[in-house]
Amino acid sequence: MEATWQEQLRAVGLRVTRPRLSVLQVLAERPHADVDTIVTAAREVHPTLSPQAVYGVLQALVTGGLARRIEPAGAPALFELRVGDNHHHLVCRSCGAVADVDCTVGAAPCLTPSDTAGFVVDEAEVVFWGLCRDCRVGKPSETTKVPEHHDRGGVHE
Amino acid sequence: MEATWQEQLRAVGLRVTRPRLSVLQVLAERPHADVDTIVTAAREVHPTLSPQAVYGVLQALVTGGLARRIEPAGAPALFELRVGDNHHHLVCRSCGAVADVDCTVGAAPCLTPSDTAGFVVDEAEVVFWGLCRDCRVGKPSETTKVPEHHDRGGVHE
DNA sequence: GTCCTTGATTTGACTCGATCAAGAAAACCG
DNA sequence: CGGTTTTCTTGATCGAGTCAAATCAAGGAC
Repeated sequence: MEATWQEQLRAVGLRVTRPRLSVLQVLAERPHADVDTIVTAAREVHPTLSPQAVYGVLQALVTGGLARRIEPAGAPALFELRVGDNHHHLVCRSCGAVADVDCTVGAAPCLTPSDTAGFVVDEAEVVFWGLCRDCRVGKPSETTKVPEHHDRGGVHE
Repeated sequence: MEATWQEQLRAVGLRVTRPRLSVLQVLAERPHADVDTIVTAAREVHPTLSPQAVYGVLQALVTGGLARRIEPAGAPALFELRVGDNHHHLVCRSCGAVADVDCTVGAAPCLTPSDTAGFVVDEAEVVFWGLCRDCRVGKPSETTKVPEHHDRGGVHE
């Protein structure tokens, strides 16, 4: 599997290094990992890996288009390898869990704003907020970040 | 205009204080202000206002449903008074300018994910990324945060 | 109008995510 | 197998945001 990583790294002009392969492997196993998770996991195969190295690797991967950075409001940045397909995310308000969601609508009416106010839009980002199954059944996993929730509007109409 | 602020504060069980009125007035003038902007602007009418007070005021307003917090990726949090209508935002990659965009689509197909992966969704958040008019015409306002831009997918299909 | 209780603000320290910079190490080319 | 360039390590630094104790003000009671 790492052979593919090597090719992909070279394809975007990046050198093939152990930290990069380690980070790529972690991201392949954990689709939405934050930096701390990546460092911890990657150290299983590369114990001397530093957090700053991971930041550097991730920035290189994102710049090269091999990874994508997502930043749910109020949470540290997460990284994923799924790039190219413009999929969206479900985020749990309680535990912060993230799940991918493919947009099943080809032409997305709501994603081409009628009044762009002079902006040239090149990307539309959608985040669905809610509660994951585990948190919903009364098991607020580990971190209960949003104990009380103020609803204001519901799901877009 | 402050009479309305007073009513609104009382309506959600909050005391009417100078910091709160100041912050509300600033938000009414600047629809998408960050904390620093609010502090600076509010000090024109309340010079001793502390940043922490603004944080407290904003949290109270958000909790009470009078304000909404938006956090564009990579930028400090912004606050706005438009609540209740689930409108979306255009964000400039270069200068960070934010503009409101009303969703013209009543039923939003793309905003009800087909596979919710066990999540109970209560809000859909949409952010349109692009360049504002000023930054597009070669005047990258002040902070050029994203000099080179890697496009990866365009506007959702 | 004044007092009192509760809630809000001030002040200061502190946490956490992320970035920057200089030197050491490694990857790739020939 | 060197040489050059990129990348990683190490350590300091920054900024947004939070926490906690003490002070202060708002608003109802008297």
